[in-house]
Amino acid sequence: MKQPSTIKDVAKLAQCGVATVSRVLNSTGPASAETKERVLDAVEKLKFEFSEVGRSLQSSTTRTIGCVIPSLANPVYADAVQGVQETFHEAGYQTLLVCTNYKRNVETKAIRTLMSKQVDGFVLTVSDALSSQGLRSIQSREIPHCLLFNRAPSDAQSWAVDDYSAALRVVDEFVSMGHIHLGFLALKFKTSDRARQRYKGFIEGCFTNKLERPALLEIAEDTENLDVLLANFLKENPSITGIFASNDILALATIRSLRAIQLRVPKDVSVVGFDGIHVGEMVEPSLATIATEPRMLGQGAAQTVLSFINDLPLPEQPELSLSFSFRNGGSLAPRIAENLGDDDVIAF
Amino acid sequence: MKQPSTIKDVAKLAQCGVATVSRVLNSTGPASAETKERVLDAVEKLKFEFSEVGRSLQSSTTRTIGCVIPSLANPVYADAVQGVQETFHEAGYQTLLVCTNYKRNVETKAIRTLMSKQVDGFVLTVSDALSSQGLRSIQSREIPHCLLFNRAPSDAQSWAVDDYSAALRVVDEFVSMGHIHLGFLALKFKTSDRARQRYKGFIEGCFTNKLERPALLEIAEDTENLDVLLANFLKENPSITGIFASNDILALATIRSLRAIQLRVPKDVSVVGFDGIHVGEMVEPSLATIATEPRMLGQGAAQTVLSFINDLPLPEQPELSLSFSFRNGGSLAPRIAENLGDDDVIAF
DNA sequence: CTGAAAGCGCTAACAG
DNA sequence: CTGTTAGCGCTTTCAG
Repeated sequence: MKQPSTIKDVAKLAQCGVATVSRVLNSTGPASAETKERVLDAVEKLKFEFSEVGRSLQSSTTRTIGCVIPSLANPVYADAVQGVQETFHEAGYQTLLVCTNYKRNVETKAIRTLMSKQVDGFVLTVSDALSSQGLRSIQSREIPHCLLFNRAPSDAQSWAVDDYSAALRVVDEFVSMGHIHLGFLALKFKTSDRARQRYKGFIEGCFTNKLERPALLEIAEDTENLDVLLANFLKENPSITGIFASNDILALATIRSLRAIQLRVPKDVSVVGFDGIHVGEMVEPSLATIATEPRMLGQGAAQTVLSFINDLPLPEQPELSLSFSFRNGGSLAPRIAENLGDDDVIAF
Repeated sequence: MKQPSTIKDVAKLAQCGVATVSRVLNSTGPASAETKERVLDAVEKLKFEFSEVGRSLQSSTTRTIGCVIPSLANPVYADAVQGVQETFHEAGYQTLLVCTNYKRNVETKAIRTLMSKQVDGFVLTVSDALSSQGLRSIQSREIPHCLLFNRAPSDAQSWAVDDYSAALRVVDEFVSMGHIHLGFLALKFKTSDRARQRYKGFIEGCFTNKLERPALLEIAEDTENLDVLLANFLKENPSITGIFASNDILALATIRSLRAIQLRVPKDVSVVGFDGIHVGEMVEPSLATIATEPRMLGQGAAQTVLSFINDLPLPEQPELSLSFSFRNGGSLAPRIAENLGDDDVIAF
């Protein structure tokens, strides 16, 4: 690996001091036409480029942003990162990306590492905004940052979806379809404060609508046998006719598992997801879900961080109530009252 | 933004020289128990962490890798990046990510920037490996690198799919279903050497099978009116019964557009994609496609770069012929000979 | 207009 | 065992 040339090499070749080279190249001071000429020539010959490392050391700024998210396997985050990355790129910042795979210790360590790399700011989706050690250390160092998807714990900025209200909305949709016994499916709550909010809203919605408390099925990130788990879950809660999954990926997996155990969607069980990933519109039946705009959120979070860095007014955020919309789909259908005594007559 | 404490601060507090601090913290030299104690205490008190910038300057190594890919909107790349990121992360390297959105100038500039940030290596998917200026400058600086998806231009390493052979295979599948007039759909070729290889293989396959030369429809990255373009394309080539799209996203879009113009898939037109993204298995009809393993390719490319860096033997690559498999799906069906004189009788 | 020199945070060589 | 110092590449005074 060849050593790139340094400002010294240029100075030597151009027969001048390093300060002059710096001045010329940065147009940060005077220089006679001839000197300029010689410097530029030398730069050309040596294919010189400034080392950002040297610069960073002296300016204590890196033009690099740390971006921490759970995973790129979920298109929600992939889209969001796309937005984050492109916004920073346009502003001349590079993005250092870490996927935590929903592991808190990875999250904490990654943030430490990024801080020691002196990133100028952070955009992050943490497992739990209230308890994130990483987030706390960012805050104590007062590094510009913005949460993404996590609702802010008062002191921080964030671009996020109103998970709670969205979940209320989901209940309403179920109710309007005649469902009265619902289930909630999520990854183990410790991995995501969003899922927890959605559950909270869901419970509250059920309560308001005088439904029974929704049954809860929590699964691990690496669950393979969702079929079995779902079968048991439905055996224990036989009256459930609607399942709310805390994200679309889970919802899609649920639909497949339901089919695997001979249940029809939406005839036997309706399913509603969360996120509004594109795929949901292409499957059959299409997925009823809460539609969100991850890319836009990513751009917003990035803009917020840029504003902090440049000491500008923070960008306008769309109202929280507009952070989601309900997207109807074939996976949600009217409940068939097969458990009300008239039995299967209506169902078939 | 608070200034983090430096090794000097620690030295002062611990009443010793900076070298001692360095030695203790890096276990890179002797130190009496007491000194160690004092240093560790000071570190604790100041919450000291090494600045990687200072380290990088002195070691001319950054433990940072540049990763350049077209876009995260395509799950193929998202998955691949996930693999790249996780592999490097496990090895203690961070990943600097740039999405080019298929723009060559962005690609070139991004690579320059990453080089000036002194990344220790590169994993990249370039628009065209043979002509990429960025790739050339990486090579001339002899920075460890590995291509991803691009086939290597002899001198470079790469983890990629055998696009050409895969396309041959697609022709075979079409032929076995009785199709004799095919079309090829791709983004403008200048954006991707992979698409070009697929087209080449497709033409060759058609030739070998004594089919007519496939008709070509090239579209822009930002095409909105695929419906119209497809309608015209099929009007100009009315005998086409099978379309090979150069990637799954395009294939899915094609299917939707086909429906929009009242054509049934696969009854009127069969469609085959490329990549094997997960979604393809969930849509209806499921997408016939070339299945690949982007995550694994990403991991492989990352391992290759790590091997270069650590001067280890390069990792084994699976045989090129195993780089893909054909995945059957409902979007590919036997051709109905409606143009052979018996007209629509058979078709309905 | 230009160059010498200090200093950003760190490591490694060299004295003590 | 420990401290001093030079130097990594750059910018920025400060003299000339």
